[in-house]
Amino acid sequence: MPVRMKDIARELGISVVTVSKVLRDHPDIGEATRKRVKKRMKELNYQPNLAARSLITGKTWTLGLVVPDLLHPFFAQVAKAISAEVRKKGYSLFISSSDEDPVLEMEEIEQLLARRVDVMLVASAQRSAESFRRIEELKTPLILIDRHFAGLDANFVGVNDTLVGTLATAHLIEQRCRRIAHIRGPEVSTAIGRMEGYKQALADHRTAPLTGHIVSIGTSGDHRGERGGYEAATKLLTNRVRPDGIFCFNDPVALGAMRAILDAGLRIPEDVAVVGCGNLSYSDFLRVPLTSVDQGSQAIGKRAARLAMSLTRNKTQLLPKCELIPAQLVVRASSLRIPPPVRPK
Amino acid sequence: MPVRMKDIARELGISVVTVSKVLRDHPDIGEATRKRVKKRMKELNYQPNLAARSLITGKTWTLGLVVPDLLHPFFAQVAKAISAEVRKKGYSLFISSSDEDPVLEMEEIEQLLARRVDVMLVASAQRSAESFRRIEELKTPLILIDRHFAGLDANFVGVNDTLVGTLATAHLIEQRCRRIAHIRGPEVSTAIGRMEGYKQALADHRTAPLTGHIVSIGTSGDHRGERGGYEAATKLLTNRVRPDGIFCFNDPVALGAMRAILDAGLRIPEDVAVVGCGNLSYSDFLRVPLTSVDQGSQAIGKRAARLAMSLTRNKTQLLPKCELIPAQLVVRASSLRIPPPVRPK
DNA sequence: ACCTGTCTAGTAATCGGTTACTTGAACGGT
DNA sequence: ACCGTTCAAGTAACCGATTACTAGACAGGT
Repeated sequence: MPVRMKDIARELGISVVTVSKVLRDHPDIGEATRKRVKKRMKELNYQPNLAARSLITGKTWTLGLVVPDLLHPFFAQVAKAISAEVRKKGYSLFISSSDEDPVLEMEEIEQLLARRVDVMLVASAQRSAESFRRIEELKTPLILIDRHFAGLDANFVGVNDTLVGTLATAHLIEQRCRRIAHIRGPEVSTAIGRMEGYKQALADHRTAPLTGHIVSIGTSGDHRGERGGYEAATKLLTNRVRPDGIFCFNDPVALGAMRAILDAGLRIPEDVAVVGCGNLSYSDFLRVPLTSVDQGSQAIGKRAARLAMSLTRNKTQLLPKCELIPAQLVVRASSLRIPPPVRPK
Repeated sequence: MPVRMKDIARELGISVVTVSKVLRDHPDIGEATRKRVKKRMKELNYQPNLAARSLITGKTWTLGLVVPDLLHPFFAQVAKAISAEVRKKGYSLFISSSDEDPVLEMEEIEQLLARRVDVMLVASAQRSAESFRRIEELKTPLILIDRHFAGLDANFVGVNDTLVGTLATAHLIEQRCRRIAHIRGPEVSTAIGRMEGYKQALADHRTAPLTGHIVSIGTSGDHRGERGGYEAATKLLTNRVRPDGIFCFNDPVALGAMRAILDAGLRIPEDVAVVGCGNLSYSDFLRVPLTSVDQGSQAIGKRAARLAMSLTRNKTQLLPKCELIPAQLVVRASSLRIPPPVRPK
């Protein structure tokens, strides 16, 4: 039904090749012909059939993105940023959500691979790197986002999670918290890194986590951590030694934790200070605005997109690239126990 | 680089056609051959080149979704639901965000059209239906989501917005609010419908909006309404006759409004009751849990997905289908001024 | 033996473009 | 008049599948 090169060629009494060359601004076409063809293309609103083109060029101008949960604002932001960045260059983006399920994730990846996406971008829910061997086999460039794997030497865009953990924990220490607990996430690099950072910050101040002060959110999955955070915090609060500060794996978890703290009749930050991670946009509109480590989700998306597009050019894959986005602590009421020093004007 | 039919055929000493037939479970292939081919396909993890296939079949097994803002939980939920639903049947989904910009939206649609998506799904930021003529021309099936257009006779999946407005407003009336204001959204069908519903509910109770009691959020866009809601509510509160109930266009707007109310030193719901729309997942974790009209975003996604897939089958487009998802009021603290009646056991 | 029908498998054309190579005309220098 | 260039356009093969049609083998009925 749509217009084809053949149609334009016949109308103008020239060959398809000529039309094709005009389309791609090939040099050896006369000015007059070029103009005629371009004019007609505009009029007919001609759009080349990308399936046909990619069949022969081997390039689909298509990217695949798999995230654990599109409803999680962090991943939504990353997805949006990638999409916006690549759109300008004519790429389109397949997006799908794996629901934190490694099996579903692999199925999605297989399907996108079958579509011959130029690059696969994955924020993976896998526990091991094994499943990525398939992608390597097909020589499809792979970019890991947010979460990486010890054994796998792939491209990566994200933050330094250990630093995130230290940043948050050091801040709580500064705020005179003395019994800092941590609600950790699932067994993925981000959760592990942030916990390491947390421990390290404590160690730097010659302390260590108290027993029972590290709890994990369950894998209820459904509410990207709110419920898990609530339950974890509730458990923490019944601890013999009640924490006076909690560093939460991410913002949704922190939301749940704050709710639990308030429900227990305690004050934030006076009784318990809370720090989250992600700096999700709604942070300003909570009962108590949440202090959070900003992971630069937008920057992650942008950089990942650029990296992806560069990978489609350089067929000769250079060394895997690791792009670390600087993380920043954004202090809000949930952790502010000491008034900030008054700056002299 | 990936395996092709040709490779399998050569290895097994048969023709490509035979392989092709096995792949699609065509009847006229002998049991022995079928087994041999299937076995080899498994071993090599053969995946047909979908570009080649769609070139000849005309079907891409690909859907395009354009939403105004992927970061808005409502659209994220819809997108996720669509993606999950179509994945099972082998479809993949292009998702992109138009940033509420009609021009960007059209560009996105053009690009997806060039990719020959089987169906276009759009939650449109257009002001008029004009731009959809192009889609009609190409005979690509179109499904409007959430927002529709008066003049355009297209498929639609969403809620009855007038009903949404009535539902919310009637509830506020029941809660003994007497000066109910409305913060309305931009010039799209949803905002208009909800406002109509609001007016109608008031009319049903022999009242009408007071002067200055309908204000619109600006088009700051950036924060999907929180800021706009804050500013709108602030304006409302300085009104000569202060409202004692506000029905907000959506939940983000309601969040901003609640913040403004609290900042003004007023209580929710005692001084001002608030109702939002969307029933977004974080509603439970706010300072004051937000009453909201649930639009069934998940159901919308699911139904839209099914409709889309059915459209790819029936080439003979039936009449445009309009699927209305029932909306439900979810009452929470932000509007509960009268204790619910005690149910006799 | 002959015709007909059923099973299997193969041949050739096609989808809508791209690419490497060829053709032909015009031009300028010698 | 001859040859090498340059410019503009065209030819044919190809990308990886699908589809309509054909062909050979074998069986059964007469």
